[in-house]
Amino acid sequence: MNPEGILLNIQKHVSLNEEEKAHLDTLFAIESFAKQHTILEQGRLCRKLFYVEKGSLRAFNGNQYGKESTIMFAIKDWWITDMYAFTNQTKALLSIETLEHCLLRSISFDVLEHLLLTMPKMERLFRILFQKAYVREQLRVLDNISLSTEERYLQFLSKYPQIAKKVTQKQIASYLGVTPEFLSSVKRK
Amino acid sequence: MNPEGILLNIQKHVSLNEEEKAHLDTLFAIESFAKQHTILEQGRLCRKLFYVEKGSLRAFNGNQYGKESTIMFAIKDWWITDMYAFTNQTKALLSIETLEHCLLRSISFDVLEHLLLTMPKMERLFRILFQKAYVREQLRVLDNISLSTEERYLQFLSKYPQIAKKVTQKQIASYLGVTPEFLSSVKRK
DNA sequence: AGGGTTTCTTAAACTATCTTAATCGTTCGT
DNA sequence: ACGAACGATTAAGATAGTTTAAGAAACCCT
Repeated sequence: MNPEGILLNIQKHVSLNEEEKAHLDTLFAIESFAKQHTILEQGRLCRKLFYVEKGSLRAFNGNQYGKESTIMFAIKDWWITDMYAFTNQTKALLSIETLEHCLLRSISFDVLEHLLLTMPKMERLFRILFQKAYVREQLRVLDNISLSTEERYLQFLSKYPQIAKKVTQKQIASYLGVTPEFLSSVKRK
Repeated sequence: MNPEGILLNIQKHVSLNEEEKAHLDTLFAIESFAKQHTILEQGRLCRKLFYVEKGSLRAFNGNQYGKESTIMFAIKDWWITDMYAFTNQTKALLSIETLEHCLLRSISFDVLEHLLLTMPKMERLFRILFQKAYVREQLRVLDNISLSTEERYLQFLSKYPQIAKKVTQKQIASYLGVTPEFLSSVKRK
């Protein structure tokens, strides 16, 4: 068992005994993907929730004209899926692609549902994770409706410096909701 | 016990026996507020989570120039607080005001923490609620970064028709992140 | 290392949105 | 019922952001 990975991270929120650790370790499959691989494609059923042990990914929505909007990036120790489609087990609104070689742990919807019903500690874990995720998204909404593009760009850099190092300007622009050309002109100043 | 209120709503997500219902009923205080009352003021400590039994509210952030950005509205059966400040027990980023006379149920941070630790069903309840809230905010972020003001306005009307009836244009504009003047010109078309 | 591909930058013309200010209608307190 | 405050609308001029296009720079791939 890798003491640097998912189990250690889970224990930041709930305590686990050896038996529980062993059990959880069997439930999260190990998956390895090459750079630029699409692990979820918009329109397909979203069956899995992923935890990032290594690498980085991007979740985005593409509209009918080919414009992409980046909903989130994920790096080491983040969870990622199309949570809307995963929760409702419907067609994905998002595509998720690896930005580099990735080592992920995955759990299917059914296995997770069963785990939540049988292990209260996991309800607690995900309650905490979703609570934090909700707060994070709400703060992002506030940024989106109250700040200028320049302010949002600087906020992104200071909030996620590790991500900023790994992704392109174009991807940052699509996360901020502006064109790459305009982001470039904002930076020029 | 009011069978139309919070207990009935909780039971949409988890089952409760009579004893549990009675217990929960004692934990959520009943609070009544007049129209236009500020139940949380930006900068103050955020101590309570509220459930709306009756009435409607608005949570917003005001910047140093007096510009307000509406983060959320809440009507019957919604939960509301400044979740960032509540979670971290720090100064509120948001103010919350009643838009009409309100009947609320409230629970303090400490009582809720204890409840979550002692009643696994409540961890499950809030896991489900936060998961839905996360998805909702993420979809709003997607709207914000990918849609035009007109599209976001129409989306708001169709998604929250009950809210649209109760709030002013100015408040809708501050929820969409545009000026009331511009929203007015968008509608004119 | 070279050729093709993608990203980044710049600029000009165009569109979306804001600011300010004036007018009008509605609400609220006394 | 009255005037004062507030909300909604309109319009003109200013700023923010997009589109298109082109060249320069960085990144692959073999």
